[in-house]
Amino acid sequence: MTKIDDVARLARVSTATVSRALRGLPTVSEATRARVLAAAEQLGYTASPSASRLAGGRTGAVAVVVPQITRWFFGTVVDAAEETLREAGYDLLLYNLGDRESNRRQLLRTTNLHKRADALMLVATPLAPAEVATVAQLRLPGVTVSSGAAVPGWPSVRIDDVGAARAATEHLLSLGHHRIAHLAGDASAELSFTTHLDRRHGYRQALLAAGRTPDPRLDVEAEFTVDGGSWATGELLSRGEPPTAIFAACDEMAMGAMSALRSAGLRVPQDVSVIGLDDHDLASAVGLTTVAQPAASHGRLAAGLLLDPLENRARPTATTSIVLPTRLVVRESTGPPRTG
Amino acid sequence: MTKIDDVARLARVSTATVSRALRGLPTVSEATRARVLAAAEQLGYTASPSASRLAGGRTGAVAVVVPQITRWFFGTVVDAAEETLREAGYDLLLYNLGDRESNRRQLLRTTNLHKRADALMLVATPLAPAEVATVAQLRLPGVTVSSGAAVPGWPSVRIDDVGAARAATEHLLSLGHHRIAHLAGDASAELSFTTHLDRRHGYRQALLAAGRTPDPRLDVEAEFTVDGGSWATGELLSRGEPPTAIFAACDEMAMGAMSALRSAGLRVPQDVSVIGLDDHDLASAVGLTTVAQPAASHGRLAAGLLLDPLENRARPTATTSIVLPTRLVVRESTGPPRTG
DNA sequence: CTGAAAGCGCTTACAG
DNA sequence: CTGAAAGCGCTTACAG
Repeated sequence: MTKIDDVARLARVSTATVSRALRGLPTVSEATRARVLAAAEQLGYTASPSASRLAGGRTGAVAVVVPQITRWFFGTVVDAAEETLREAGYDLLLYNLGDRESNRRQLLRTTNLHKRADALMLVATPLAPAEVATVAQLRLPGVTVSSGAAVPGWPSVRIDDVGAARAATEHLLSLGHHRIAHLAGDASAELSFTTHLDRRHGYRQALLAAGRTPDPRLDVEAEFTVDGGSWATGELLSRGEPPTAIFAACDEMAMGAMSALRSAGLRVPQDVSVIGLDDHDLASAVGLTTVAQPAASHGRLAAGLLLDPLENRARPTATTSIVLPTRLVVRESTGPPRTG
Repeated sequence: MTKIDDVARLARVSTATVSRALRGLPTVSEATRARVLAAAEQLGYTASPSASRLAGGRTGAVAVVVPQITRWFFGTVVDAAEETLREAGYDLLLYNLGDRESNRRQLLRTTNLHKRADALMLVATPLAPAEVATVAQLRLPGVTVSSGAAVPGWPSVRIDDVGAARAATEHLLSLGHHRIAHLAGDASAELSFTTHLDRRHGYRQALLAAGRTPDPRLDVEAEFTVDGGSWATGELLSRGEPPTAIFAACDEMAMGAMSALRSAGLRVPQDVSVIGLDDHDLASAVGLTTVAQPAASHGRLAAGLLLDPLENRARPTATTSIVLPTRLVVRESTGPPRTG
């Protein structure tokens, strides 16, 4: 294993100088730096992250926490974040909590994250009040991505969930629908997670603004998944007269809804219109109308927000809250209600 | 930051004993171990991975390399691997190469993986011969998941790609199809990657066994994605008389094909049958017939194969090659060809 | 079964 | 601008 002494010997300088030159510190002459870089290159040397960290430097890793990497939004966020971080020379430690509370508690309680990573990205991961304090005590740069919970001092990246849901509902209203159902994200994700609440809120806002009273029988809660969406649709149909349109809290639920409707012998959009929220990779393939949110941008920007303090650029603060735009994408799953 | 000295002081033993007790070494009396565990628990102590690694221990991390985390198979493998690894106390370092050769080369060349992780999982990541040597020199436990390239001494987890492709094609033949097209995975992934070649091979085998000659005009190469599938289908349709059935190398391509066919005014399966390979989360929602492969099992088993040597259990060898079963799942996207 | 001491490979004051 | 030396928090022979 090549170590710093090897480079120092080859470049005829001390290890301290090698360390400085390689990290780009300004206190090294250009001639020396060139010699050190050449030696390191020749030997294929990279500093051991463990030794760096221990000596007071950096681990060179960023921890990213997601509920479930298989869900479209989270996979896309991680994909983009990884690219940004890797290009900047950072490793990505993935914590995939499987949507389970106990996993999150354990991660925060027993895994000393500050011993493993230089920064922390929480994606759609709500925290209990005590955990917010724990995380703040880590004194690591952090960022939240579409997490209801704001961590004091951390910047955030998200969309306007209320507005996006309102836009989806307004699209259905503008087509002439009156009986509009909502498949809401699961509230079993309690704590300060607000995405599902915000989206329901937007749905209700739009209805009320149009002079309609939200009907609780048209509002079903389920998991943010294909199965959740198809289950919720079955539930909806079992409650009697079906809606003429459905707004699902995410595209995966919407696709589950489309599938359940077809199985029930209902045509989309002739009998029931369906709109989602995401613009999933497959949305266009299945002709799903949706409100698009830029998932990759979430990941890229959040990673950038972490890189700023790590690279000693401006340190973003909690006031650095990036709200990304959403956009209605009309495809074939929505249309006017059947007349008569 | 709680360190080993704090625990040692509280438990009234040396740091050496704390280290031994916490790692479960046998040379510690039960009474002492209990005292140490209690002290560590009370202080919320976890050993610093950096210090452990440097002192000759483990990093506590496993590196997982995938082409693209957003693709269903890879996301699902990582999801399952992460769970297995986390339960065993290991972190997961994610390297998402974005399908780009240069990224892989750089990862293997400049990132001293053995300084970062205790083990390495290569998912569908083909290596150049020189890279196989590099990776073997790391002297880390490793495993390959559906990577054509076998690394000497490493176990592997995969399916029988040839057999799975044959099963898909045979299903179409048994329905009475003669003009069966294949959307092949992209060969721009050169090197020793063989998945796309194996699947095409299985397709041809089945045709030949049925006494049919594969028609090169019915064989189109494209990316393993929705867009790849829809592009390839457009290409196919532009070549004249359309096929009556399509076998796509993966479900994402198959879904792209279904979408392109519909856009072209062709009905699935009345005009053209479509079968994929995967059993993607959304396959059942879109009624896609497919040959299912157990992606989560790949991840779980591969992680287990890494854990064996890490936990000083039996060390698997290259001869430990796990071939997982596949299974035809018939849904609504396949049917007999139109007669006349 | 337990402890004192050396050492892992870096970075960081401190001097010059 | 550069170097000698201490020290980061662990684990591992070595002794007992």
